[in-house]
Amino acid sequence: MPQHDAQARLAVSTVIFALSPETDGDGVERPSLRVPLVRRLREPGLGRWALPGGWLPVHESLDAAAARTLNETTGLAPRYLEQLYTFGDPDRSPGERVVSVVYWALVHSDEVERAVSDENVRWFDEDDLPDLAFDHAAIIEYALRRLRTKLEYSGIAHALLGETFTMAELRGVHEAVLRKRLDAANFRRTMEASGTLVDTGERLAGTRHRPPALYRFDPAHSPVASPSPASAAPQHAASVTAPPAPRPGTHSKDTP
Amino acid sequence: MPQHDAQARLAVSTVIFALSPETDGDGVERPSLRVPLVRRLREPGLGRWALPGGWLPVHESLDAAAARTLNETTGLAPRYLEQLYTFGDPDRSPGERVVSVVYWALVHSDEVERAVSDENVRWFDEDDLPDLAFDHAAIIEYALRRLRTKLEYSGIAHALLGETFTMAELRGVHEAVLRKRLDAANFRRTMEASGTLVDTGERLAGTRHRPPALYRFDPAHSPVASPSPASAAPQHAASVTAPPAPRPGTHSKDTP
DNA sequence: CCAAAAGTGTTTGTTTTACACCCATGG
DNA sequence: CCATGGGTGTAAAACAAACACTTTTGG
Repeated sequence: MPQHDAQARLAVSTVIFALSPETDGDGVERPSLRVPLVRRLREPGLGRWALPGGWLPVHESLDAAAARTLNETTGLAPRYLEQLYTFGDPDRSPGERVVSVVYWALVHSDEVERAVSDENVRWFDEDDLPDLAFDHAAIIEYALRRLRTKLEYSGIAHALLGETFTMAELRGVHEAVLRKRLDAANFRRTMEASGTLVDTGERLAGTRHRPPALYRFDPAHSPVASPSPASAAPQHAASVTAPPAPRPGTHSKDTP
Repeated sequence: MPQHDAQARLAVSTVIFALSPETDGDGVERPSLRVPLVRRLREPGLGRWALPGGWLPVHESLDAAAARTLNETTGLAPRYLEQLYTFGDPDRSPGERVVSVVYWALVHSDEVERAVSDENVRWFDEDDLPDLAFDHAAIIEYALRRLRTKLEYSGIAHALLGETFTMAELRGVHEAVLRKRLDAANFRRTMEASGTLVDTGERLAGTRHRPPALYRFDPAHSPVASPSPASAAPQHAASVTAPPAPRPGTHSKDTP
């Protein structure tokens, strides 16, 4: 198998979204979206923040590489993982041609406390991003667009919450992502009609008002409108086969 | 700039869609979708049909590489070109790890007659595809899904027609792609409301019935619902900066 | 009993769908 | 003058948005 002329190098990166921990214990505060970034430890772009990622190993699938680097960076398993776009402008990385297959992921807010965060890995608020290396600012902007668009026709919001959640919490996610207030009554009806929610029968106690019902996401009715029964190639999958184990090990890789 | 361990090779391929020439001179027959394929001239997959494409040159952008290989294969310039997905399963190509960035394109039926077609390049009907190399059958199926989905919320159908077209021709494209009959009256209204069509004032003579108006696509109002004014990274562009010149030269490259 | 959010009902306006019907042309 | 699609009108149904109102808890 001949290895011909000079080739571009292949990297895999992921835009990871999670909800900020509620500032108020009552869940009243509107949460906001956060993204973990790693500090670059070498040139080019030394010291600036970048998306977690790494070079693609020869024997690893793209999806697996995305899930792995995500786990190595944050210590989390993605609840949702989907390929976003492949960025390959010849000059997006100075010195060397790098093509990046970029994924986007949603992780549970439950587990975010468990997430890695040190000098070289930090979570940034969606609208308070630092100076970013390469074209990563544009990539995050694009991922945000995709998240917002997809939220409106697909029930992925639950992937940002825990196992069970109240209707208000789910609405809070939509409001935070879409950056607009939603009518509680109509939102409830829309969600109930979608068939993706199951009432657990339990309700959340300890509020200073009527206790809300707790729902669970129904994986059976998830992608809802998949036209073909035997689906085609890319499994724009929700729940991903989790990586080996949340082990915050060799994080902060350097890759455009 | 260190070139480390073994890497995957990067290819760019394109699923090209065009309409079959009308069998009836009156435009009554429903057209169907066709895809050009190239015969593989070497192993792996020798003799089988595959998507046009080639290895990514180090200094060429992904978009440019897609447009170029498209032109080299068919002799056409794409009217619409958009990145589809990146396929990179470790075993999708026997022997060597190949990652393919796949694009999809629409070309004018006007120019299809000008298209290359010989022993090693042939156009196949959407539902009469031959035995395909690698995972290309799944890729085409996925591209079809994308085309169908995108047609319903975006006015790209005109990219399959000529400069001017009648409302019935445009509807014919939609019907051919979506594989279902559409109400002529409602279709007309939806299209007129979209604001993407301009009445040329001329009408098509020579039919055995009332002469229909000829429309032109209005590039000003094309992508319509782009939320952000200064758009983010990937320009899911319509009309593409055409490659140098339609020169049917070195076609039929070999790439997964 | 009061505040505060959960949850239900109702009204109104818009969009989608189905289909009836007139119009203009070639034969 | 008739067959054939081009083009317009319209009523019913489905959907979306706005908002009033009742319910259930903690304090």
